[in-house]
Amino acid sequence: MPAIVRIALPVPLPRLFDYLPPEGAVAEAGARVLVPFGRGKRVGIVVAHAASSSLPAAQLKRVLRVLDPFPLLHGELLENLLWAADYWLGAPGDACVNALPTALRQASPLPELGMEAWSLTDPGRVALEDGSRRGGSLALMQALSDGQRTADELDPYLPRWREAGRRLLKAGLVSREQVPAPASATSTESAPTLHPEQRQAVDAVAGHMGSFQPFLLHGITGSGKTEVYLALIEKALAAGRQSLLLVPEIGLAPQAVSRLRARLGVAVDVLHSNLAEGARARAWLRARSGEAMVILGTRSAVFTPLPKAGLIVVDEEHDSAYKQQDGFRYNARDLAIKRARSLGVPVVLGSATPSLETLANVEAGRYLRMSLRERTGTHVKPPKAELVDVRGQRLEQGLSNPLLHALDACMARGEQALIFRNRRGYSPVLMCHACGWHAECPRCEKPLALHRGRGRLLCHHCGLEQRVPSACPACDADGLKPQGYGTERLEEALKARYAPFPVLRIDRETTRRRDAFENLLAELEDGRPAILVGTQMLAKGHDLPNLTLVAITSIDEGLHSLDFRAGERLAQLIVQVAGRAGRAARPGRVLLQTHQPEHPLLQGLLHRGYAATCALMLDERRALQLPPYAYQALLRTDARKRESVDGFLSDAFRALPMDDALRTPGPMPAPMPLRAGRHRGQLLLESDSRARFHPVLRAWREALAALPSARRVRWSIDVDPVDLY
DNA sequence: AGCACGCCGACT
DNA sequence: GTCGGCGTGCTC
Repeated sequence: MPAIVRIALPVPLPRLFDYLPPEGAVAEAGARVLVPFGRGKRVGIVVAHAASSSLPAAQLKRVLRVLDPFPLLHGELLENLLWAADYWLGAPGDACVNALPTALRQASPLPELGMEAWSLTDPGRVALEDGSRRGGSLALMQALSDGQRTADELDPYLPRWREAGRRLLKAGLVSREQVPAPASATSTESAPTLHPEQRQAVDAVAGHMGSFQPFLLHGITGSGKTEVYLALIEKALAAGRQSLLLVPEIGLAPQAVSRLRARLGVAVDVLHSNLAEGARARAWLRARSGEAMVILGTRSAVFTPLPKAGLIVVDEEHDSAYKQQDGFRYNARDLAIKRARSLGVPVVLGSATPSLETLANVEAGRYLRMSLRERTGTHVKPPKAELVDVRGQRLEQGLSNPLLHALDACMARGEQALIFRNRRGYSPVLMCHACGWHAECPRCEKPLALHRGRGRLLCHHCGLEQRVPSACPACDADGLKPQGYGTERLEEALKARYAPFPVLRIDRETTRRRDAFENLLAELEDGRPAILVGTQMLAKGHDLPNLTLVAITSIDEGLHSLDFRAGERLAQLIVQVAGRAGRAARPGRVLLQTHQPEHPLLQGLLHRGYAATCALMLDERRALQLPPYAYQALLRTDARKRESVDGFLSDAFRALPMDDALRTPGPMPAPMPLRAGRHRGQLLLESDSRARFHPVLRAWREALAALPSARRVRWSIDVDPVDLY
């Protein structure tokens, strides 16, 4: 037994903690252990063994016990967690905590992996015959009368059976046991014939099964990327290998799961943060045991153990949801690639609008590109976007005449339309017509948005809520007027103009309940004429075959943002949105309202397409020494007092090591200098050399932690930030 | 991050 | 006279 075990603990400190090994047990690397920490106890992960500690022996405590019969985070996963903590300048303990489902972060025993099954006991049978029970109890007993039923089987038929179950269990009339989960389901759907491009893509990846190779699957919307994933997952299954499929958000998961389940004939395990904790832990452990063969999940599913890995797929790889924006700021797409390398499996990055990072990797020959240019199931070409020049035009509720005419025609044809507006609420500003006063958030110094339905003023930056004043608080006049148009106001205007056609609003407000999004869209599946109004939320997901008109009310915000990625994002939004229209046999139209129809980005996108526009943007990035041709890290900081932020940032600037590969514009205010009552500032670093950047950053972090001014602020370093906010 | 300790304002 | 505000320091 080694003298010292080194343990990662759930604290945001970039170091490990040394302990004496447990009495009479072996603490293997990757095992969960319970240790004394501070004045309490914590669950930690054994990371390494060492012969000695740099601490005096008297300060070392002993591991209390090893929690599991086998190490949960073993081998490749543990190694890559430590690599990730190092790369994104996180804490090893934070990384390990992120990897484990919350239910496994506590010192409780592992949950049972089987399925819960209920049956009637002999006394139960007697009681049923006596007819001594009524209501829910009777219903449950009847359901169990012809044999054992699993919880999954009972759920859909007896919505509130668990109450009865608890009662009857206590009375000894029913019993509960664990039965092994069925090894396989049967597929109910057969694979469609792949078209030649899909076939080629499948063959290309299949040729690399069993070895590391990243692929970009660049397929326009509707070109059948999912069929390629399915065919590849089938190949992995046939070889007895696991597949991990990452999707950017939970909203996309349900459709994907039902499709996978129908097709693959194996259990598909789902891992995302909205899942009940027990279920999440079970899915994770089934992957750990190699029982779960297909795992689908969002960002954090990149930490799934894959003892029999065969394939990793990252769908919509350009989506910034793969970057965690707080705490441990890892990027799931990049970690997926790192894991694929360690596991020796191919990794497929799919998108209709690949990120510039990925395109640069293709250009450099590191990733292989596969293209799907044809839409399946239709001969209609994807719609071309059209610019609507709104300069000098009279707008009605922010909508131009050409747009309204297109809407009229769309409704007249009995089809569906979708209008994007990236402003929630009724109006972004509430202003006094008499004196010019406008409602402002005291904690952010930004205008408050009017939400008329809720009768409140809302700050979209910090969530502050206020009553709507009846008269101007500054001049007492009766002239408060909403300025500008949010989704709520557009909905109202469109309802007035297009009644009785239904107008559905899709934004954070209308989709707050869990299934609201699904339910709203389900209303449109029959294809009856309707107008959808909403925010970015609408850019992806559902196919609405009768949707033939898509409009973005203003794309100008994306054209003059300070963020160097704004152009890339706008191009992605436009192409994704265009993909919503005309997915069936009818042709679609895409209208973009703008004050800058001559803008080179728009002209490039419309006339030469996404790939060519990206090539231009990449040239620009290269010329300006920006990512992906340079590397960035952002020191973010905030504090109650402005002086604390300024003081810390100038100390941090002075603490920068000398390195001629390092560039920085120096301390600057954050794009929102005040948010939720806290002053914010930042310091951006760039380097041309990844290899030289990291040692510098690590040393700098040490230096920052030692600064007295660091204790008066909250600070964090974001490696490869995806937005500079 | 938690969780202690420690030293200055508005309340029974 | 106290309860409690969050600044400061530590966790093997």
